[in-house]
Amino acid sequence: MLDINLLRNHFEEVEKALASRNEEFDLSRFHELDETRRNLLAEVEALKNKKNVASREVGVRKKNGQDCADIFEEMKELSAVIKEYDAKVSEADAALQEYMLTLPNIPNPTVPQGKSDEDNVEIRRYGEPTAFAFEPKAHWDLGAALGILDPETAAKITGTRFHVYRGPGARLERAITNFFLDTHTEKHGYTEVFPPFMVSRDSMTGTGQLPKFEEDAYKVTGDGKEYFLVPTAEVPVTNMYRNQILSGSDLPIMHCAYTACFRAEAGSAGRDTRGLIRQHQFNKVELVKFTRPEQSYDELEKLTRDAEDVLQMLGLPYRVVKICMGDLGFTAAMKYDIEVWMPSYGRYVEISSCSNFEEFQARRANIKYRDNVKEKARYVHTLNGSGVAVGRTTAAILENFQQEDGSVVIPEVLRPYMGMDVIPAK
RNA sequence: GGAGAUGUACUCAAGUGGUCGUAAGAGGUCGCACUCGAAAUGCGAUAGGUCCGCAAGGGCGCGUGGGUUCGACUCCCACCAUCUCCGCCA
Repeated sequence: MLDINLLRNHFEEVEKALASRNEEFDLSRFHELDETRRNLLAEVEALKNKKNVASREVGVRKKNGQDCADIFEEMKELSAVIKEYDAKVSEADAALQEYMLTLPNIPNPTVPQGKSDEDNVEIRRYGEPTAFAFEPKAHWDLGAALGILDPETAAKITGTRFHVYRGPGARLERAITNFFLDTHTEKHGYTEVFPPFMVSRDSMTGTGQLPKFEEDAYKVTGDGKEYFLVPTAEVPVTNMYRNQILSGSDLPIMHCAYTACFRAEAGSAGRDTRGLIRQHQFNKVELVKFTRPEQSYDELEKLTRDAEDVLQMLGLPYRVVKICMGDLGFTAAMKYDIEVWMPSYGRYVEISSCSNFEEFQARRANIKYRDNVKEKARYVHTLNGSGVAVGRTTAAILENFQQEDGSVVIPEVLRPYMGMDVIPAK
């Protein structure tokens, strides 16, 4: 959510800053909604003041044993009017609030101009695209040949865009997950949390998935309650601190978390239909930080490096791109994508997104900090990034480390977790 | 599933229908004394959400939402959360 005072006092700048975003929103309604609310508020507050003054008078008169009938008469009427006004105010309040939730974040000035992902700017590369002395297979063909990836059975028990992993495939997914978590906790200093996979509507709103992207989320009901399956651990982990004032000495707070992630992928019909790249349910280890505003861009660099590090340790070639205006998500002020080399696609494929949301989520979720109780609390900056997507890592390992005979060599660092050096061909 | 209790500022906590929520008290924070230094102790000081307003000032805020009343932290109802006991299941 944007700072409402920024819109009031620097409307043109905001308008300009949001102009190159590839999002639909309507700034023109702001002034009307804001003024309606403020005018109503001024009126009702004047009435309430009158009521409070009269109430105090009653207290005084009662003490002196005086009669209050005239005040009661007058107040009875006034109370009814106030009640009407209150209803109007909360209506205007809700309208403004709802509207504010539809406005995207203001991009950082250093975000490159551009319309689509084709305009993202490559920052650096690690390794070279894997060269093969034979015709490499796609991971879905490899997975089928090795008997470790089974989308057909998943389709039978659930539907499309799901996978059953079998034997070494299941083990590989689990090995990668544990390797990521261990590395981020032991080497990079994150504190692991294991949150619920279902969250409330408030949590989804706090991180910005709602109200705009409801069609992308899975809703679960039962016991008369409504929950959402987490689309990313960002949601439960960021909301751990919702409505809290953190102590400045605790910052930066750094968490890593494994969750399954659930996405409806509405609007992606026909894309990436084969393999592990685009699933309704996938595994991910997420990195989440809460920082002081002045630290957040340094912390974004570090977070991105932490995500890159696990790919380096695995020996996977990747590149880092800086996301341009048109491709920046609704909530991010700046974002880097890490893209792993995927031989079957013949290009780099996103495996991590690392974003600084600045105050945008903190404002929605009401997360503040201060160093001393005497200080006014300020919004923290929130950041997160995949560290990294597990399913896509499985795909990348299968493809990049496949051998001519159809076997797959397990990266050194995973072997302790895998209990084997190579997934043998059948 | 049954019975009961609790929910007030960063934390603990007093307050049971009226003019005290910049809310008693305490922790906390800061200063001074004591001390080689620290702890402990004593004395003193200090701050405390949010919205409207240029300001003066005002509104709201006692888990959330309703209701009763001229007036609600205080009474009633619903919901949420936490705790205790019983039952049930591992």
